[in-house]
Amino acid sequence: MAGQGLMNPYFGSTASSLTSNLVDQIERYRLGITHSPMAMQHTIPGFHGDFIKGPHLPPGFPMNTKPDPRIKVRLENENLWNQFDKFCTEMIITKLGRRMFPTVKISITGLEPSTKYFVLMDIIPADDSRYKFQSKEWVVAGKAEPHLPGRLYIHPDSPASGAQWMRHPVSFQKVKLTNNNLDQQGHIVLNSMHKFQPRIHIVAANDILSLHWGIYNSFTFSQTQFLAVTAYQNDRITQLKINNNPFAKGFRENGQLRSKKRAGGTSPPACEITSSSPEKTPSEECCVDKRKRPNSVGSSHDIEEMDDRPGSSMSVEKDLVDPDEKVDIEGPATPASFLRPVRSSPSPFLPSTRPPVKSEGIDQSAIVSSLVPSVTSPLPSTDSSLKLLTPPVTSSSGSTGNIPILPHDPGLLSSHQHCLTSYGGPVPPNSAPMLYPHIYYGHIVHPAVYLGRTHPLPLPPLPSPHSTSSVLDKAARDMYGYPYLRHHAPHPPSLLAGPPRPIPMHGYSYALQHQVPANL
DNA sequence: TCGGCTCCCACGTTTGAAAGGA
DNA sequence: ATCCTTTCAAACGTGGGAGCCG
Repeated sequence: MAGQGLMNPYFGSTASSLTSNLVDQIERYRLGITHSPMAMQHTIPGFHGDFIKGPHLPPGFPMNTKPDPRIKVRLENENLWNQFDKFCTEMIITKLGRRMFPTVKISITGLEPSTKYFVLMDIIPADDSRYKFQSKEWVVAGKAEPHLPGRLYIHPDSPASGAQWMRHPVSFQKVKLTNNNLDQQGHIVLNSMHKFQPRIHIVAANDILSLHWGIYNSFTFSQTQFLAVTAYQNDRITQLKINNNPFAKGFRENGQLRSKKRAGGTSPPACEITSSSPEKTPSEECCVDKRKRPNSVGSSHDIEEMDDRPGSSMSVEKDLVDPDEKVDIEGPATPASFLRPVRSSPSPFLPSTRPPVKSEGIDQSAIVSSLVPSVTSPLPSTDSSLKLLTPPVTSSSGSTGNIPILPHDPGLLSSHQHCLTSYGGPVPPNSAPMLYPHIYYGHIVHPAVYLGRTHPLPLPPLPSPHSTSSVLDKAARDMYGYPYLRHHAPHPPSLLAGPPRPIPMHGYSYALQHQVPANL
């Protein structure tokens, strides 16, 4: 086992201090110190991810900030999802975290082969309601509980080149769902008896820090909506899970002997919903020789067939050609490799290189620790490689300070303002409108709107280098609120006027992945 | 009383280490 | 000495059921 210092801070098994520092850095940028990524919504009405040009992309928006319309995403196990969706999919959430089944498994096309991408997933509320299972069906039982700030699950193989992402289907089977608000494992926190919608984001970014000014190509698949439950309500869903999830094999025909034993022979009948053309289950797909491991001879072929089995991940690491690519994929990347500049030619969809930022003197540990409690120590000032990749330091007045509060590119600024004004009214001059941009349905909105205030927050004065902490504290309060829970925001009128898409967006936090990627 | 939640159980799957063979 | 295969056990993931709690 490599020492802690060699573990990839996001994909390794431990949360090292460097991990914390990275998360700290990320949170700083996310909190509005630099502008947020633009997110464009790709709705998936059918088979393929369909790019839809949002009305929120103003004319004159800089070319390199547009999502890449060539990127397509296909839901690989769509048939399985459809089977579940027919009966309203339920996902168990537990205190310690439970995997999703079915898992979100996608194939991606249209990426730049040599460009590095992050593939991310988050789960957002599908609507504003709480549900109950009554008379064998789900009915609305009231208004939704407040949703905690979401967590962004970074696929453990990120970042990888476009060629690698496109080589194999990408599976999010390691994602775990929990109802534990205090979860420190990086699992996605959901409310029970609420409906949720997973989303996939593809971001061209060389490193984790670049994520925050990368362009988010976002995709949703309507059939992947599910209800979070602590115990299955619908027997049909239970049977589908048992029949299709290899881990639940013990509850199939043979395994039900146990149920008979326990229940005195009153075992339920075998699956009554088996599809007429049931999708090949993962266990069936790999039943030839389950003991054959991916690193055995002929593994690349096996992996492809076994990719849907539990425990396997995207298998791009198995047939790498370019040794340089191997660094980022095959082993747990070292922090140095994680942060180092990448030699590959810049993509037209990658943002321009940005000058370094000085982050000394910003005490944000309290802010970050509310999201990632393991964050404790400040970034080592000797880490010059990190500085190379940090975002610009630019204030609205054009002076350089400790905190970049406005986009470096004037074109970006006007675009962001355009987005903001469409919700919160005109941005007063001499204000800091870009301090806390957020994404909402693929729009960037002012946090005042996000937090449900009818008017924008009283805008803070332009932060000076001396008022750094207070501004950041305010950003954290505005974003997450103290106490932690707060009521949901009503949807902005401009959103309600559009096509129905009742998916409230929330601020991101970042999930620390404690699991080592499979097959490593 | 009841719905929701947590904990524990038995069972199947996955995974990595060790042993053995080519 | 190296590589590959096989074996084995621990860890992990699963749904069910009992019991607790508000």
